[in-house]
Amino acid sequence: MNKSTISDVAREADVSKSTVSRVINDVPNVDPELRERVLVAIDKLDYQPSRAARTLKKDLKDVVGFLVPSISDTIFGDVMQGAEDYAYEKQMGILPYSTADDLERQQRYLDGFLAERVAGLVVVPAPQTDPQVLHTIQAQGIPIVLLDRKLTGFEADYIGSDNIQGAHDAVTHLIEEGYTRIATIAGSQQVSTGVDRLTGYRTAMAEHNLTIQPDWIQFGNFNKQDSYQAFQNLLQLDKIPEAIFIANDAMTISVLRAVRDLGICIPDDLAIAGFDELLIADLLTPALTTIEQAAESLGQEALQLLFDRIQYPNRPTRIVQIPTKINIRESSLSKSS
Amino acid sequence: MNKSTISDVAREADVSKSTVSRVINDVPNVDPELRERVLVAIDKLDYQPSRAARTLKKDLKDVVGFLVPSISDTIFGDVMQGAEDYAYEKQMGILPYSTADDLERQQRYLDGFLAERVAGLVVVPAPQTDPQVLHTIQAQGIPIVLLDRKLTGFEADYIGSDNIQGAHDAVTHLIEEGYTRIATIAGSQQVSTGVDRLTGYRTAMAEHNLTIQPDWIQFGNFNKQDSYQAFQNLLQLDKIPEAIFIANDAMTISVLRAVRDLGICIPDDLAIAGFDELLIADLLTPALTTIEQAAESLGQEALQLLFDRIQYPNRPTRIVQIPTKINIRESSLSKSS
DNA sequence: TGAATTACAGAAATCGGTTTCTGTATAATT
DNA sequence: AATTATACAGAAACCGATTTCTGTAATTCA
Repeated sequence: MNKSTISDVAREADVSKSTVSRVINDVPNVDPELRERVLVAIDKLDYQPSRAARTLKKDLKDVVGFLVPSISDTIFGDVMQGAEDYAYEKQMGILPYSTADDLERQQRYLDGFLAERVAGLVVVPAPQTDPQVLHTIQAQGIPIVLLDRKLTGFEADYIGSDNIQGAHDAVTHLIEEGYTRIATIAGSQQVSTGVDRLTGYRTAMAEHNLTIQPDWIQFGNFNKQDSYQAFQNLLQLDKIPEAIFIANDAMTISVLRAVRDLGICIPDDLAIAGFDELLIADLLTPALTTIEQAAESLGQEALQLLFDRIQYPNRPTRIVQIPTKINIRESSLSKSS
Repeated sequence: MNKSTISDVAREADVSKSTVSRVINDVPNVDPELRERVLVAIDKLDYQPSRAARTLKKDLKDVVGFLVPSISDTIFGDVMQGAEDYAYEKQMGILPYSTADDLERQQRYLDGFLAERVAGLVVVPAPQTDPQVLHTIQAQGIPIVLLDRKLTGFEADYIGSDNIQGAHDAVTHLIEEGYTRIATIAGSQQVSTGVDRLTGYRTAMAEHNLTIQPDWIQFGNFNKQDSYQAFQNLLQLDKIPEAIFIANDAMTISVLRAVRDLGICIPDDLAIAGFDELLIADLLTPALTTIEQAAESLGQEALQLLFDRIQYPNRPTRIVQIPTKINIRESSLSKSS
């Protein structure tokens, strides 16, 4: 059976298309009897107006694009859930997709958004994203909110966790527990989160007059493989660090596996604090100290920023940083305690 | 700046709309010189054809809806990621949304899909879903594939894990480890997964001639709160069970927290096997025995089933059950070992 | 009671594309 | 050289809605 159109309904109710349209859109001044006939016909035919046709005529853009690296990632899954819930509540449409941090894939979805005539975009830009690409979209009057990752050379609203502060908190905590030889497994320096978390580590160390050995900074690039190697590098140092700050969850997991396999004792042999809360971080032995992001809020507030921007296109750009929360658990406590 | 249309491009290139359309759609027999002029104009104006207009005329439905309970849930996040990756690869559009197991929300998204004229749907039906609702959609020629949860009274392709077998495997394993007083924290009986996993528990017990005490079956309804209570109920029994099979990850986490707080020793005081793999199940002490679902495959194969159905609408319905994998770890080993 | 509003329904134009139809210039055929 | 076939571009119709315009009947006002 074929999908029925407004003409089918009109025929069935023996009225004109115009009348059907008026009924659907709650336009006043429609004879109650005709209205009733139309409603019956709609019900009978299971009629649902075509969004394509309506969009075309009304030139409405009631939908926004939402682009994150991965849906299945703990953090971004939560972010997207927060965004979708908010969109649902606000009766706005949202088109959620993932780039897998692949430029080509990102481009295809961006083009799709343009073809869809979205009212705006929330984007976690993939590494190496050309600011010009986003700028072109912006220039067409489509507002963009950057999420999680800043993009130098691109002026736009931004929302993300306060990564510098988060990393700073973690490292400061380690220092306060009495550790001084503190290393870090840093994230990719191609994205701002990687840079900022490393900055947080550096400033915390500097504030306490602790010199950082160059070897203490190893790059795990936010993935398990590189993180494994980074950790091995740390273990091979003449003097093994007393503590490590690890810049995201995936890398932390990689390190914890190595720790288990090598029988390293946490925190006595090595203290650990990781960025990103893990679902059962509290159930590990020892429980893991983490920096927790307000992921769902990030998603929600990203949409808020975007809706605001759509409404007031000329308002000055805003940079919103949401504080992180430190969950202090056994993995980072001092040997004495 | 306003979005440019095909007419703008036509004017800019000094050709007709028809010619522009031909260039866009790679229709042969277009003068190379004109084609070039059109391409230049498209580039200059940042033209992107409107999907709404194209869809309207071509009556194409190149997009499918995908409805799961939650994006942020570990399992469904993976499922959706698998689906999106596959859709991207096949150049199909996918509209992924979450119902939060709420009937009203589910209905709104379903209506949206109809308005969008999707080519098909993959749905994890919310509890209490009226089969009639889905049937009406089917009757309009829109194929539906059920994912994860079967729906009695609704004939459609289905893909899910083999929940009976998975639960059966877990319980059989516990039995083989020498446990006989085996309880279960079952999921909600309003969804087929809850029913099937309980069935798997029952059959495994029966096959080994073990009688199930009625009190051994407690309902955690797939959520943490109920699971907590269910576990308390088990602990209050005159004779505490030796082992528990827990029907999903959320409930398992709840139990593990209680176990930690009460200082119960796993597996000596109580052996545990849980349905659903946790990201760091192997890092727990003791490591947790789990039944792992091939979540990404579920998402991918759901789309495959759907695409197949779209192509061959009259093929007999298929029920696909993907085997689960048991990850045997310390939490379920026998005391002796 | 006749003129001016008002209420309402249908006809027709429109949104931005695609596609069929039509027409003209060029190439191929005899 | 005359005829037919081919290549290609533009005009016009169309998809399914919305909205403006038009027309008629009912109502209000003078």
